[in-house]
Amino acid sequence: MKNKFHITLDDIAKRLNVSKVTVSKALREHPDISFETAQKVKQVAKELGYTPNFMARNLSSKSSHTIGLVVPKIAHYFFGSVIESIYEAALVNNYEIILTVSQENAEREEKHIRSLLSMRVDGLIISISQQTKNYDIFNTVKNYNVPLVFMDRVVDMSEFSSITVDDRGGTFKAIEHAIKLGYRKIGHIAGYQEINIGRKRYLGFEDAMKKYDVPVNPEWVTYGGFGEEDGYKAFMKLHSSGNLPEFIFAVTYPVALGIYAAAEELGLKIPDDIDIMCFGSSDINNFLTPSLSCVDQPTEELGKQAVKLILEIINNPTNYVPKHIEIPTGLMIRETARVLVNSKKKSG
Amino acid sequence: MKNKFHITLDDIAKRLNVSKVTVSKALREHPDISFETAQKVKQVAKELGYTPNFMARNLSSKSSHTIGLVVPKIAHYFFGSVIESIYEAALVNNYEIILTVSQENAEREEKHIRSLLSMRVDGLIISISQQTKNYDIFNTVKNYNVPLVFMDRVVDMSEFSSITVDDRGGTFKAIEHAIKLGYRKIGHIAGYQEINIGRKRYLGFEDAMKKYDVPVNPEWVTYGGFGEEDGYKAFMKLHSSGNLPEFIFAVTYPVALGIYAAAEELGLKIPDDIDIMCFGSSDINNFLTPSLSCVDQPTEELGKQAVKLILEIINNPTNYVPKHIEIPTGLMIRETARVLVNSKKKSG
DNA sequence: ATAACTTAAGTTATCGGTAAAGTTAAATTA
DNA sequence: TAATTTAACTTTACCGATAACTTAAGTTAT
Repeated sequence: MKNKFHITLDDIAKRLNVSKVTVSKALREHPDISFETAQKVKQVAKELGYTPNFMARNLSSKSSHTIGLVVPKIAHYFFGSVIESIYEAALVNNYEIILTVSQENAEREEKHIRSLLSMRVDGLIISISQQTKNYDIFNTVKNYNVPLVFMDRVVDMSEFSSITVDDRGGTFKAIEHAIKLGYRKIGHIAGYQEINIGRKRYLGFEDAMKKYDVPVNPEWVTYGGFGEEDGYKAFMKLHSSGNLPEFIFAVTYPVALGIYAAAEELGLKIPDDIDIMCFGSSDINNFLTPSLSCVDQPTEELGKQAVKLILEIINNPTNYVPKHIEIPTGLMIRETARVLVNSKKKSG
Repeated sequence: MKNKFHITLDDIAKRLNVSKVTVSKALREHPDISFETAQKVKQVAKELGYTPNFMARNLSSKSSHTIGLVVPKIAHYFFGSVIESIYEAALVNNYEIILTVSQENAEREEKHIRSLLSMRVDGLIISISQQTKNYDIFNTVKNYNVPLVFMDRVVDMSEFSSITVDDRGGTFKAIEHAIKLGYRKIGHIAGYQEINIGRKRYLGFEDAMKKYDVPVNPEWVTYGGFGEEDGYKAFMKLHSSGNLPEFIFAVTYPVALGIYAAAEELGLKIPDDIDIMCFGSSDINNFLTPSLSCVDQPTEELGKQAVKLILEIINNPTNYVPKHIEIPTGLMIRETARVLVNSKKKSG
């Protein structure tokens, strides 16, 4: 701002013939200041429409009361919802959020983190991009001694706290459910194994298959990104091989949508020709036909807990022991994965 | 941050036995500094991992290179998508975005605006909440001489620039389309008339009805919020009156979804029992059954133009004439509003 | 009565940058 | 050869707050 429109402490001080420090103290309810003076100061501050200069305050107090947030996407139900809940929790705790978006791009992610460091955020909440493989930047954050909490998409560095959902256990439940329905030809459109959610969900899949002695057919397992286009491509490829499973577990909700799109295009009926479940849901799931059964992802809880965790570290930075919180997940059975629908193939 | 982990200009200066101003100038490619010195400075800055202190830089330069953004919601396709495009445009122009969310709450909106002013943002992009009726805060912004651009949900103050889509014209086209299909019993689940998008869309509805001499039945017009629950309630109420129109235009996509939910619950088939169109779309529309025909809302364009507009003002604040840009909209006809489907009622 | 505290301020220093105004030695020009 | 310009820095001031001292007057304790 190159204008002189903003009121400063000095402006108030001059009006009252006191020093600006007195004004500063008065506004912060500092015991140094008498009740009457404080009243007068507040009165004038209000009259003049004083708003403290965030930059100046933070520069001098060395704390910004701000949390930096780095997420891969915004325009997706999962992240939109988590972000909203983080904003909410921050507001309640009188913290500001600075949100940045990596667009699933590791370079951009790093740039944003540096930028947030330069803003001297009090802490960082990060959900890594699907590309992130190099963890140097997180060591940098650590060297700067800035509290960092990973959320949902985490990095395997025990020195940082993390908040996740029970990816492995949730997926296990889903696959177990499919097996109990009677499915044996089970595929998994999985995520990148470098990213925890990809890896853990795959492991949950494997766990269940092992437990019930259902062999994993590598042809029915694909690895890729977490977006709709990834699901679309993966299913198309699966289909072109001429050998489809009967049930597919998709690593994310968008991936499942991609499968819906591909199936539609191929004239395959869900769940009759191919049954499906996925990890996570969306507000519009009720409008999907058939509505998708899934592992429930408690998004508000994730956001709330992430803020709680980061504040814990901020408020007690010295003797803090990293925590790794996992929120339990359950199944939400809707119109897919209700019954063994394509048994006709076997019997016919 | 109460730590001494951050490298400052002084740290670099001491290493090289130069003054910190030399370092500052060198890093900013100031012509005062010789090539060799500049090289050395940059080298050391890199070695030490110097990141400029955003607060200090902005305090002294009096410009934050930051744009404040205030939106009603995040976890909705329209806003999520616009926000993403704003972040993108800002990144390209080397600006930071500070995003705040009003949650459709006017008080919170005002609080956020004040907070952004205190951060000395270079400009504001605002999409007002559905509750906002008092415009004092915008006058405050004006008094502070901070550039402000309204986006999509605007306020009728000609001194501020705005970027909107052609709400009235778009709605006109949709209603015209319905009329040409043969519909005469046309309803409109409208938005709050205090908000431009509610008002303009209603006017577009009226325009078309007048032009084609179709009477507006006030029973079939309801006014409310822009969310799913609003659409749900409005349709339920309409239905309980026992007098349904054959075609409904919903003021937003979420409102249309609410109608879908209500119709499902009531056992009404879309488009057979009740046909429907709405303003705006969503990424998941393809998965909706039936997919919804709508007035297309160019979200990326909205975001891009909003950033362009605010930068124009920021870069030429003195002799700036407010602009009111309206992006034209077209129809996207999908599975609803394709044919006059419920004519059976008339003929039977 | 006087040292020792309180109370309610005021002064000065500082945060980490940038802007503006010196400084100095070498290069250019008159 | 003196005067002027320029290149390359350095010094000082300042942005608008807060933190850490200092001070003057009034109280309390001894």
